[in-house]
Amino acid sequence: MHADQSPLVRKLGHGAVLSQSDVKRLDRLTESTRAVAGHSDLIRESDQPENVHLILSGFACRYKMLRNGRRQIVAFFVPGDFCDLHVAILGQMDHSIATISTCNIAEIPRHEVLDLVTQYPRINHALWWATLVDEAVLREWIVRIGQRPAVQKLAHLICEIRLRLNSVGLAAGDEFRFPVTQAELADTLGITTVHVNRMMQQLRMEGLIATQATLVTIPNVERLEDFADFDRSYLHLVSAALARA
Amino acid sequence: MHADQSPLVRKLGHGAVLSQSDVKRLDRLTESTRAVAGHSDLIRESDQPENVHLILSGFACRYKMLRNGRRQIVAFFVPGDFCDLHVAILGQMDHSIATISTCNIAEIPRHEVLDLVTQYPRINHALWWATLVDEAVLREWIVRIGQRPAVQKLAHLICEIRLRLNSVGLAAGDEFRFPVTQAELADTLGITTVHVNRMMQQLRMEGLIATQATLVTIPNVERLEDFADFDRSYLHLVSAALARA
DNA sequence: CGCGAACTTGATATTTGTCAACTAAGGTGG
DNA sequence: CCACCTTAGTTGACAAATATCAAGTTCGCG
Repeated sequence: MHADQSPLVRKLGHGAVLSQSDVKRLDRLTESTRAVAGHSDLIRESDQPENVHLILSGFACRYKMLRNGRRQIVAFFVPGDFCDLHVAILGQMDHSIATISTCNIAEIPRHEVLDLVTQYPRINHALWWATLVDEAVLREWIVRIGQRPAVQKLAHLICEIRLRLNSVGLAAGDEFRFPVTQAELADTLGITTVHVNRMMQQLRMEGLIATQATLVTIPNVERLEDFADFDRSYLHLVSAALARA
Repeated sequence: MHADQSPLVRKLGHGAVLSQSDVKRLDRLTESTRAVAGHSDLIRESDQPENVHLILSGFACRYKMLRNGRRQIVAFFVPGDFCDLHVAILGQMDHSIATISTCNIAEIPRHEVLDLVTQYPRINHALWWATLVDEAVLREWIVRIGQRPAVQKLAHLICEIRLRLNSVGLAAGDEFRFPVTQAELADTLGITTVHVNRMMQQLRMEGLIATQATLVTIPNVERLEDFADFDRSYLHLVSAALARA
C-alpha cells in the first residue's frame, strides 16, 4: 500500500488486486477535474446524464424528495466513489445527486467506462465489487433506520463514514473531517435536526466522540463500534487485502 | 404479451425486448425445481452459496439479524426474482434469505448464469436491468422507512407489492394473494406488530384495502397510491414496454 | 374439537417530533 | 478590523407517534 495512492486506487484495491497498468489507467481518469461548490446538484431526478461522476475530494450525497417536502438522503459519497456508474441502463434518474461540501470531481464519458470494463479485467472486477458493496451499504442503511434507536443510528453512521474514509486513506489516526450539518444528518437518519443535536450531545458526554467544527475525533474506535453494534463485514474490505498478503 | 409466460420471462421482458430463443433459454432454467416449506432459510449469513436461487412461486425475503435479537427484512422476493444473482463476487453472504410462504424455487449453477450473460446479450441486459431495479427498490425502502408515517409505510409497501406482482401477471384485477404475517410486515417497516395491526385497521376503515385471510383487495388502486404518495417510476417498468410498442 | 399461531384490544410508557426562541460561528462589505 | 448577517447549533416546554405489556379473541389445521 503506497501512501501516495489516490482514494480511487485505494478503494478499488479492496475489490481486486490491481496491476501497475491498472493503476496507471485509473490515474488517467483523474486528469481533468472540476471544482464544484458545496450544496449544488450534480444530477437531478429525471435527468439522463451523459457522464459518470467520480468524487476526488469532498462529500456528496444521493437523495430523494417527497411530495410533502421532506428529503431522505440515501447515500453518502466520499473520495474514490462513483455516483452513478451504471444509470444508463435504466434510462432515467429516479433521484438526485448533490455535493455537500466543496468537491473536486471527474466527469468520465460513458465510452471510457466501457473501455475500463472491457479492456481491464481486474478493474472490471473491482467495479463490480464496488457496485455490490454499494448495495450492501443500502441494506445496512435500511437496518440502521428501521431497527436502531436514534443514538445508535448516529453512532453507527459515524462508524461507517470513519471506516470508509479510513479505507481510502482519509481518516488517519482517530480523527477525520466530516463537513456535514446536523440537518443533513437528520435527513440521512430519518430523525429531526433537534434530535440529532441531542443524540450528538449524548455521544459527546459518553466520551464516544469529540468534535470541533468539522473535525470528528474518536478516542476509542472499538468502544464506539461496540456501542453502535457496528459489524464491519458489510463493507467487504478484507478479501482483496487477504489476497495481497 | 402472452398469458402463459412465466413470471421470470414477464419480469425480464420489462428490462429488454426478448427474442423467441431468449425465452426458450429462460424457460430451460425452470425445468428442475424444488419445493421449500414456508419459514425456512435458503441461505444463511456467512454462507458461500454455490447456486443462484430463482423464485418460481411463493414469497421469500432477505433479512439481517441484530445483536439485540431484532430482525430487519431488507427485501421481498416474488415469483420471477433472483435472490442472489451475483454474491459470488463478494465471497460471503452478509445476510440471510428465507422463504415466507411455501415456495417453488430453481437452483441455477453459477456456470449456467455465466452462460446466460455471455451468450445472450438481451438476457444480459435484462439481468443488469433487474439488478439496478433492485437497487432502486432498496433506495425507496430507505425513503419509506425514514420519512413516512406508519400508515403510509404500510400503504406504500402494499402498492409496491401489488405493482410487482401485477408486472409478472400475479395481481390480476384488484386483488392478489399476500401470505405475509403482520409480524413480518413489522420487521419490514421497522415498526411493531401491534402498530402494524392498528395501521392495517385504519387502511381498512378508510376503504383503501380489504383483506380476507391472505387475499388483499384494493378497490381503487389510484386512491391507495395517492394516499401512500407512491411514485411508480422507481420500479422502472415502462422503458422496454415502450420499445415493444 | 382442540391447539397453536396469528390477530386484536386497552392501558400505559417512551421516544421522538414540534415550535419557538436563543446563542455561537463564519464570512463579507464598509 | 469591526459590524452585521446569515447559517448552524442549542435549549426548553410541550405534543404526537409509536412502543411496551398483558390479556384476550379468532382462525386454520390436525
